[in-house]
This record gives sequence, structure tokens and C-alpha cells, in this order.
Amino acid sequence: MHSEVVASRSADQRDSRESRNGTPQLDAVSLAIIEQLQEDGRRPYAAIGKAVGLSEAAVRQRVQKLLDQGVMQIVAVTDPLTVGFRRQAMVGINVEGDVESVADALTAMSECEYVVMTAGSFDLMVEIVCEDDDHLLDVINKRIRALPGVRSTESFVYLKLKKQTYMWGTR
Amino acid sequence: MHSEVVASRSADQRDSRESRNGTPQLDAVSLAIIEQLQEDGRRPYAAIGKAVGLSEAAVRQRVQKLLDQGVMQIVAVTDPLTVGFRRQAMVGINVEGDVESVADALTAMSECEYVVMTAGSFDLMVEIVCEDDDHLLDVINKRIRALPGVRSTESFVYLKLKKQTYMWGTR
DNA sequence: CATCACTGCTGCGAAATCCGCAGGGTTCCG
DNA sequence: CGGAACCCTGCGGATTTCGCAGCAGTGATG
Repeated sequence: MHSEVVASRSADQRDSRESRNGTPQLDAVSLAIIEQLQEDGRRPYAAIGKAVGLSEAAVRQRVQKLLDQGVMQIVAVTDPLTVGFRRQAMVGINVEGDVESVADALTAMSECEYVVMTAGSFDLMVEIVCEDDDHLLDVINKRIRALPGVRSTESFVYLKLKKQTYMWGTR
Repeated sequence: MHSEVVASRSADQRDSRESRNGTPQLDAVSLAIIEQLQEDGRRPYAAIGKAVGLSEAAVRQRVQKLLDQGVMQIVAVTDPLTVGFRRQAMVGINVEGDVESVADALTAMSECEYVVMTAGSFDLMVEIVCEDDDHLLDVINKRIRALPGVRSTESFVYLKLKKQTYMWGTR
């Protein structure tokens, strides 16, 4: 017990501050806490504390801070199919003019689950979650293509989701 | 209070069974529970019960069942950048021969966060999460392209993640 | 119609967890 | 040397979780 991270606590603490790019830097203990919560988001603080070598209260404070900072969030994730969304697609988009403003417009659409600006033959890639084919068609043809600046789109309808994990940092 | 779902409980219960396609069907109450947990994965059962019109114990039993069935999971999700993964990419893949076996091989790779079989000009799309450029290059050129059956790949390196939600069912 | 199995909800007490707070140690300044 | 900023620990009290017994509705069976 308490075998984990004991060395040089002072150094670890220091780099939980902001780094130059504005994103908070995480020490090994916070990373270990995140790993615990990636396995089970409801794991008790005391159990986490035992695993990472910290008291219950300390874990609680760190978790709260990570949540406040937006470093992580603890949520239920579902299989879209079982929740009634039968059609999903990835859409690659090419833009003329300001990519960011198109991205913002997409972000505002509730059907867009995932919006990312990319390098390559697409400027944007968007994941769409819909209830059925009609819905999907409507979103792609009527809403996305209608956005000012959208030059072209290419769709990849999902046939089968093989893997979906949230294990960043657990490697 | 208790204003939510009171009508026809018998009907609701019935369709929490399996439907023809093997995926469990969810009633309105379970959906409401999931929505609560999508807002906060650690919300107490009693609070959820108050919101959906059920007792604490009933909520607890339903949540446990949803977890057991694999309908949802409660986990911590993070911003990859703050956890030390500085390069991400979407990779479109074309396959000759058995697509499924290639998909399985990709699924087994820890760097592949997301694997989906698609219709369109790619057979597979894969999201890769890496520590740096070298790591990314290695995964794409050495590991993915080396897979038997992989005919070609096209990469889309992430420049900026604009949106990432887990709000299925919360619409 | 009686009965049995099954499922899901409720209520309740005991155990475990969460929460707020006071106190102590360390580091970093002026 | 103070003082401020952090982060940790320990500790009660409030809250939550947990397991279980009991009950009601449904469907199948004879």
C-alpha cells in the first residue's frame, strides 16, 4: 500500500499549474486518478485514494478541481443505437473562406456530435447522429450544404461501430 | 413532484426487454435516467429518482442493469491534449478482402480510439490518438499500412477539436 | 380460476461514502 | 522573518449507497 507515487511531491504539485499554452498540466497522481475514473466514474474517493496513495479528502479536492478546470468530465456514455439513433455518419467538408465560422455553425447543430478542423483533403470532419435516414438526409443536404462557405461534402454512413473507448491516459 | 412519467407503467416495463435485433429497448424512464447521468455521472440516485419519479432503490436497480447490459457506461472523459496526447488524426482506410478482420486488428491497437466500418469512399474510418508526430507516423505508416488487406489510407491530422459531446438522448 | 414464476418497485435499517472545515507542512515571495 | 498560496490530513455530521424483505402486476400453465 501507498506504494505508488511518493517521491518528490513538491515537484509534482508545482506542475499542476498553467503551462505556457494555457492548458493546465497534470502530474502523475492526477493522471492516476483519471485512470481510476475512466474505469468506473462512480468509484468512491476512498478507493481511489487507496489506489493512488492519497487521502479521501485529497482525491475529492483534486477531482473537483479537474472538473472545474474542464480537464475531465464524468458522464454516462451510451451506444447510440440502443438509445434510438439508428443512423450515423462522418461527413468530410471543404470550405471556401473562413473555416472557423463554418465550424462554429456546425457546433451549434445538435445533430453534430463531433466537430474537428483537419489538415488533408477535408477542412472539417463532423460526426452526425440521427434518428433515421430522412433525418440524416435532411441534416446533410439541407442544413450542412446550405451553410455559407461550404464548398462540398462527402459522407461516410456508419455500417458498424467496432470500437469506442475513453481510455486516454490509461496506457 | 412525481409529475413525470406515471401513465401506463405496465407498458413501459414491457419494452425494457429485448427487441428482435437483440439490443435491449429502453423506456422513457430509463432514457430520463440516462439524461440525468449524462449531465453528471455522479449524481446521487435519490436526486435522479426525484427527477424521473422513481424511488432511490428503483433508480439504483435500473442503473445497475443498464451498466450490466452495456447500454451505457459511466466514465471520465478527458481532453486528450491536456492528458499529454498532442497528435490526433482520422484515418480513412480502403481494404481488399475481409474488412471485418482488418477492423478487428485495428480495434486491438491501443492508439485506435474509434473504429467504424463505413459506406462511401472509405471502408473504415479510425481515430488515432498519439503522443507526438513520431508516434503518429509510426502508427499510420508502420502499423496500419502493414496490416494484411489494407490497400490504401488517407490521413486527416487534427488541427483543432471544436466540439465533443456525449448528449445522445438529451435532445 | 388458482397458482406459480418472474419482474420491478418500495421502504427501511445498517454500512459506507461524501462533504465541509480546521489544522499543519511546504514553497515562494517581499 | 512573516504572510500568502497550496495541498495535504483527520475528523465529525449529513448524505448516500447497499442489501433485503415484502408487495403488486403480468404471463404462463393446468
